[in-house]
Amino acid sequence: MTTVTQENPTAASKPAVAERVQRADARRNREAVIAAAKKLFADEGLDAQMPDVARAAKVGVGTVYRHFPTKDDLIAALVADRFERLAQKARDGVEAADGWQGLCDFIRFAAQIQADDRGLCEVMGSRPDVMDAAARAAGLPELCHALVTRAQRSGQLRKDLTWEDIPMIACGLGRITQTEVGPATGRWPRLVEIVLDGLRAPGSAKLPRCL
Amino acid sequence: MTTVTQENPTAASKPAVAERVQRADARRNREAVIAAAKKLFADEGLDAQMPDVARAAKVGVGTVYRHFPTKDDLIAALVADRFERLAQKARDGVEAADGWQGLCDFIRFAAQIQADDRGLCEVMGSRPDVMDAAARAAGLPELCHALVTRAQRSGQLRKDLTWEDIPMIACGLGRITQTEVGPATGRWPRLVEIVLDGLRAPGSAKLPRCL
DNA sequence: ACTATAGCGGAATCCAGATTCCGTTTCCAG
DNA sequence: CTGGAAACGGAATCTGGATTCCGCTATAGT
Repeated sequence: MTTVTQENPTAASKPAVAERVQRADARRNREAVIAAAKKLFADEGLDAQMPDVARAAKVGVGTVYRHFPTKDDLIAALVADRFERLAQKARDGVEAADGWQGLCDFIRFAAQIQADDRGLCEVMGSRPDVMDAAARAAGLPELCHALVTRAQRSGQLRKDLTWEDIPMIACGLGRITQTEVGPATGRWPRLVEIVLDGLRAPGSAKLPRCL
Repeated sequence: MTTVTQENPTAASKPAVAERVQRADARRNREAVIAAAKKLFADEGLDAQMPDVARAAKVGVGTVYRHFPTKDDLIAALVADRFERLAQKARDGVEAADGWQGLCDFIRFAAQIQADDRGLCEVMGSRPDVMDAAARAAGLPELCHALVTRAQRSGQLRKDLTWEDIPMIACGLGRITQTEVGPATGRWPRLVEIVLDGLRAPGSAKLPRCL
């Protein structure tokens, strides 16, 4: 959670635990900014402009900056949110009755979530650091590991796949969801299914060793 | 018309029509710029800076701009070159003894060429227009069509694949070659093979209809 | 209701890069 | 060997955006 303002506003107001009680309008504005940013970045990608975010939130630029010191901070907050959603889906998958289905659904979801958010997609593609941090924070590595293990145990996932392949696949799929090149437009769901087919056991090709 | 400066290269050198015969040093510099740009954009991606290109080419910024009025023009020239190479590979594939292998090799090549050139990769990912134009100019649509048809005739490629899926796949694969996210780093060749496996006939999943 | 402040708005500032301009240098036809 | 056009170099300019600043306004404790 990218900090908000600081601590001890008026310091020891008076009761006792009355820590960081944000002023009502401040909290309201912060929400407005997040909501506006979420939409703008999803629609226009990472180079949506701060002044536009402010306008969309019916707020002054200064306000945006008081809540998020930097454009990157704002983006990070948004990304964290998306990854949380992603992690939730992963948890669902791990608990699914059918391990293979759980994995498939997760992968489809990862593609879809990127198809719906150009900003997220761009972060995935060009900000390894941000993305990596967010993924780790959401506990995705462990979750992916669990998904893979279960799917393999069910016998439907090729044995030579490792959990590290999952984030890689998710990234790769994210790209095409945004690709609007003439003939390729709108057919990303097909690639998703092709990949899933390629993941089925036993896998006719031997995956190249790695690392 | 992002055209370059072409026309009548050496054509009609001396007699009457001696149109625009470029001065020797001019031609030399142009080559230097192209070479420098090729390397810089490949290494640093699309936001390599023009002044740096100039420096790398041992030339002044002005010179770069005389040859390429715009950064975009320079990029377009570079992209055209790469697509030419790609088209060549596609032709090889069409003539390969084994249709399936021809297709596989082409796809592997497409991934590799992007792995080696960050700039190209970024164009693929964020400049549909530029890329589309270049692809069309290189005759890739037809070539992809031929590749798919031959591979299917050989019986090894799933029947529900269409040529439009090829550029899409190439784009998708391009992305991961650049992804340096912790766990996913350096394992892109694995995704390539997974996809190829997914392309094998008969394809257990039914690809979603499209358009 | 009153005042000390947290918060606000948004014009002004800063910056990084692309692109322009023009005096100087180099090529080459005569 | 010369003159003039073609090319050069690179400092100066322009531009689009992020970020800062500061006087003003609304909130909340008394």
